[in-house]
Amino acid sequence: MDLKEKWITLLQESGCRITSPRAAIIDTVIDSQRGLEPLELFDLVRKAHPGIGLVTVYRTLDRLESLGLIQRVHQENGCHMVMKAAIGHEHYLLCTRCGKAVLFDGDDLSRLVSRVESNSGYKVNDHWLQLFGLCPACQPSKG
Amino acid sequence: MDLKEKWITLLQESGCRITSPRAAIIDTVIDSQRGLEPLELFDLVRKAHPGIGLVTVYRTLDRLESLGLIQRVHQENGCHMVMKAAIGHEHYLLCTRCGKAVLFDGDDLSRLVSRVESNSGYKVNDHWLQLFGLCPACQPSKG
DNA sequence: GTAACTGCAAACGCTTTGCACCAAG
DNA sequence: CTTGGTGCAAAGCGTTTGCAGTTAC
Repeated sequence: MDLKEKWITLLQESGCRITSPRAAIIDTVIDSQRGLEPLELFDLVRKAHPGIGLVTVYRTLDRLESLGLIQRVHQENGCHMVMKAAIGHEHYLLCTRCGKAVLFDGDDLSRLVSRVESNSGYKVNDHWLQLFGLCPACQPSKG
Repeated sequence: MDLKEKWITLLQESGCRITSPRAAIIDTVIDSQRGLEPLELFDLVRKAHPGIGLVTVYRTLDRLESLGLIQRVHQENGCHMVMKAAIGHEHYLLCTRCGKAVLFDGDDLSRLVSRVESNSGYKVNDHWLQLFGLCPACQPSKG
C-alpha cells in the first residue's frame, strides 16, 4: 500500500539502485500535491539534500517515467511538469491558481470514444484528458 | 468561408502586415492535415519560398497563436507541434501512424465535468482532450 | 568487486533577441 | 514615409552527454 515502497521495489527489480539522492527525489515527487518542473523539483530536493546535481534529477525522472511511475502534466505553454502517474482511467484535474492536482475517473469517456470512432472511421486506442479549474481553497468565497 | 482570407483579415486588423514569407507560412499551415513542428514547417515552407528564415516561422507562429488561429498539439514527448485551431467544443483526434488529424465535437464532456465538479469540489473552467488512434487509411486491412 | 550512479563541465538543439536593411500600407 | 517584418548571427536556456570518481548490492 505504501507508494514509496512500491516504487523502490519496481526500481530495484528493473536493475536500478536506490541511492540517497534518488531516494530524496522519490520522496519529493511522492509528497508533492502538484506537478513539478525539473528545476523546481531540483530546488525542492536540494533543501533536504544540498549536494545533489540537476543531472541526477533528470536521470531519475527518466527512469521513473520509463517505468510508468510518473507522467508528464501538459500545460498551456510547454509541457515540462511531471507528477506521479494516474492509474487506469484516471486523469488530472489541476487548479490553475495553486497548481494542486487531484485525480478523477474518466470511465464514461467510452461513450464519447465510440461515437467519435463511428463518425470518423478512426480506431481510437488512446486518449488524453486534463481538466483545469479552481480547487475549493482557491475559489472566491461568496458574499 | 475561405480560411486563408479569414486569417489574413484578422492579422491585418491586429496591425500585422501580410508579407510574402508570412503568406507562405499561412498557406502551409492551412493546407497541412497534421500537426507540424516549427522546424518541419520551416522545411516545408522553404520548398516554396527558399530564402525564408526559421526566425520568421517562429515569429509568425507567435502571432497566429496569440490570435487563436493555431493551437499547440500535445504529444507524449514534448508539445511542440502546432495546428490550425479547433473551434468551440472541438478536439483533435490524431493518427499515431501518419499523424493525420481530424476534429471531433466534445459536447457531451459536460456530463463528465459536472460529475467531477461535485466529487472534487473543484470549479472546472477549462478542459483539454485529445484522442489518439489509427485513421482509416492506416488501419490494418482484415484478412 | 562490479556495475550502476554521481556531480561537474561541456555539448547540444530549440527558441529568442539584437540589429541593420527592406517592404507593406 | 512610417512602422512592422526580414534574415543573419549571437545569445539564452533547458536538457543531454562524457568522464573520472563513488557507492549500492
